[in-house]
Amino acid sequence: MTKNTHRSLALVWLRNDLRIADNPALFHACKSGAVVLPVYILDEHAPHAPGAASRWWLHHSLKSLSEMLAEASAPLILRRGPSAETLQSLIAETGAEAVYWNRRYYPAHVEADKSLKADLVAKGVGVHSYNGNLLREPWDLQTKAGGHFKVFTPFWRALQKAGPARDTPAPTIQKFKRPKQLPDTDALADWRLQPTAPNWAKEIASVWSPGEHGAHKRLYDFLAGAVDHYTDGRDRPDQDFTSRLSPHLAFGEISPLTIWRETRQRVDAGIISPGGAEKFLSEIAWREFSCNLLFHHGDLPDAPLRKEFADFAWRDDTEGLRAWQHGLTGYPIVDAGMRQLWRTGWMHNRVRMIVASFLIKDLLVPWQAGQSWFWETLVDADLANNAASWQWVAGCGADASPFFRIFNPVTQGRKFDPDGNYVREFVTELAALPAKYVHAPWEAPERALQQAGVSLGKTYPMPILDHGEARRRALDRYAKAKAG
DNA sequence: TTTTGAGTTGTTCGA
DNA sequence: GTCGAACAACTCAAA
Repeated sequence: MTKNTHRSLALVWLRNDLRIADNPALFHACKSGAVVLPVYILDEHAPHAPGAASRWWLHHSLKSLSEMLAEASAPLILRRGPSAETLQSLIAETGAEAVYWNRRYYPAHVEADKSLKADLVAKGVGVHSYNGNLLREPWDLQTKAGGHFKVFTPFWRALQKAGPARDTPAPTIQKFKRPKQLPDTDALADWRLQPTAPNWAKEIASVWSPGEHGAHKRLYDFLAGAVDHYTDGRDRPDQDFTSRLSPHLAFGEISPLTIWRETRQRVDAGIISPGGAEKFLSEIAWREFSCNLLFHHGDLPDAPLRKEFADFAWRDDTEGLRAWQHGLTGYPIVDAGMRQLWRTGWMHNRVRMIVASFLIKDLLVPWQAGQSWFWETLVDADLANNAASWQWVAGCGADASPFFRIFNPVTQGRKFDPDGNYVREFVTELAALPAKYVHAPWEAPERALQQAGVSLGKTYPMPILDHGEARRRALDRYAKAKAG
């Protein structure tokens, strides 16, 4: 193609920031006066490329983004291949004079972006990067001693005190200057991000609306009601008091600054109560905290932060892992969670802790195996959150739950799903069982089981292990690990 | 430098 | 049924 000679051309390299609103890279590229060309590059062979559920989401998010850009008369160029090389060749093709992006924080990404920037600058291409994805970047908040925070509460206090790095969101561009000639773009369908045979994403599609509009609707709906019940309600998987913004945040369809401001504005206006709102924002801060940890510990997804766990005697239990993955452990709350994940691409936070505790401490399977499964099946899979959270449950992370804190799946079920409705929704075999027995069907009298059409070991598994014994075994191994 | 207080989300046991 | 202690000390952050 011929180069855009009249006006300089700027590429905006979109990554985990698939939005138009409050997108500093996109805004500043437009503001520079250049003709702007947004581009997304799918690098399927990069480490930590999106898992299956994320690929489904990505498809719809890109579709939504390209429609929104089209409304503002901007294209979205899609390319597939190794990120840096693909971007470089697009620059060569188009004669772009500048590239804009929002920064990433995983050390491998930081390095990649840094070396790409050096290459481009050496060729005379301008590179402009921004903070679009965090309230405060990892180097922005420090302890008084100058280090990074390793405990959440002081981090959260520092973040509250400092506030977001930017006062106002980047303005949304309503009308783009369209390049006279466009470079080739892949067809989204050719990327085959969606499952076909079988199409396992039907239920996922029925509960989620990927894209910027869906993200804002989630936020507004949440702030219009559930947020006032968030402090306690967030622990109830049978109810709907969480924001469900996680996948939207993972793909950058909404910025944390937007969430922060919209929430705070409603508190200041007296529309919502400060209690639930602060608790909600503290969860947004956990996302930042995890991102900080990953920035400072590039091996967070691979190796335990606390070194006494390096030689922990994990079990190699293929069968146990399989039962866990498929929701066939015989512990209803665990199975419900794993099936919710499989069916909807998401799991309630309380249940994530329960299933993770079960895999790590009852089955003694390494936390990395759980991390991998979540990476593949979660629509909100995020490298930092996933790694930090699995390490947190395992007791080997920063500010982690102590290892001896081992969730009892029956106690947790009865406490947080008191009527058993969450279990019944996802473990349909137990749908007719009374609340009294639904979290521990093996305790039910034979008559009750018969009436509910449950035959343990046939229609629903017997527990694959005894929690009491498993707990003692875990504590014993932990004691040995510590003794070194 | 040393001291001090604090640290997301639990469970079990025995008095 | 309820309550405190044990689980395990350790690391972090600030004064």
